[in-house]
Amino acid sequence: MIEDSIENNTHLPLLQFATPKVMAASEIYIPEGKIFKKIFYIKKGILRNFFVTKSGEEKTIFFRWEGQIVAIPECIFDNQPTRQTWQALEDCELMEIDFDLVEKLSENNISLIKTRLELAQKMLLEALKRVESFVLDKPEERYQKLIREKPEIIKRVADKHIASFIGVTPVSLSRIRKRLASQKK
Amino acid sequence: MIEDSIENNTHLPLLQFATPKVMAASEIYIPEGKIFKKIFYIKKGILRNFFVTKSGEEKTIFFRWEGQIVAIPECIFDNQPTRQTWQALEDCELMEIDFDLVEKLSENNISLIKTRLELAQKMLLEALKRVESFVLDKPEERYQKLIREKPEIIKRVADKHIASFIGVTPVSLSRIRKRLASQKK
DNA sequence: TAGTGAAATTATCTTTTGCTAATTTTTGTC
DNA sequence: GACAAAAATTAGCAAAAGATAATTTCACTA
Repeated sequence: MIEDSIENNTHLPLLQFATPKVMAASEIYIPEGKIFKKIFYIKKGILRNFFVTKSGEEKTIFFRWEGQIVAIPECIFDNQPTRQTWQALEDCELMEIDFDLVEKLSENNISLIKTRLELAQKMLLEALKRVESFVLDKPEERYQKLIREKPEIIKRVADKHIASFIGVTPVSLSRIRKRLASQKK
Repeated sequence: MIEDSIENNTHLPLLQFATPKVMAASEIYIPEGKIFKKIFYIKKGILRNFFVTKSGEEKTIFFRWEGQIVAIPECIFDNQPTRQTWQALEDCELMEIDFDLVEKLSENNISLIKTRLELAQKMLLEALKRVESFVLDKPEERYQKLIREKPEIIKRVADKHIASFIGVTPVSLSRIRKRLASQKK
């Protein structure tokens, strides 16, 4: 666990140090500018993180859902304030773990470090796949892949968030959907 | 070191187990389909990795240059054959290290695992920044950021490779360059 | 230095996206 | 179930990107 997220069960021993946290849908969990030195496990619900552009638009970068571990990389790795906002998209149940504690426990616990390494690697693979898709695929293909690979998740999330996730405007995603629907006929 | 790349000097002890490898510009280093279970340190030169699309186009995903450690994530993490090709863009000097050896040395060496974790984290930050830029910026802005942040590197690489790195065609990059040049006047 | 092949630019045309605003649909709440 | 607010769709137009091909520039080598 720890790096940023990704399903993984080998971290469960850490949960004994966790504090439960409940959030209602649409609540802001972590505001921009905070140095958030906790990691959290999502027991239930979906969250998104987004940037606010100069013109005030919210651009969603990631979704995280039940079973995943999340950390804010810039806070955890670099002790920097986050430039992103985290928001619950559904009622959520989280388990928070203080990251300084994780660091301390990792000090001489090789299996914990290995678990962290594994998670970092998984997250890296995920991020690289995403980069790949931006280079290789058109927005339309990215949307189709998303439908294919994460159907349950995208059903639970508003299209406008999906749109920025694949790098287009909501209007453009709507046109993509229309094109795809007409092609099927 | 180990996960995929990124400048880092704490790995240097591992270099005692490394084998030198020299390559001429344009040589293919790692062909698609290979399970490449080595990591390598770049002493000199630049390499790129690319995918070949169904229509035969080469799409460059990454550049790696002197001072960086590289590994093929799908080979190292998942023991899968790589879908990418690695090619030297300049005459290169590499130092190769067998990954099974790294695994063995890591077994009970907490500082080596920590080094691997650090590198994985750095690479993750890099990949996430890239994702961010695809979501937040237009191709033109990605190109400008690249010029700003990696001027020495992009001077050494052909524009057509830069183009796919930022997610556009070479023709489109050429138009972007023209637009930017005319705006400066 | 002349010649060759690759890379970059330009041109033309089509497709897609962005932007803005209007309209329709959906969602949530009283 | 009615109403209000948000989300999604649609429309119209401008800007940017893709595809293809022709032309110019650049780089390497004989």
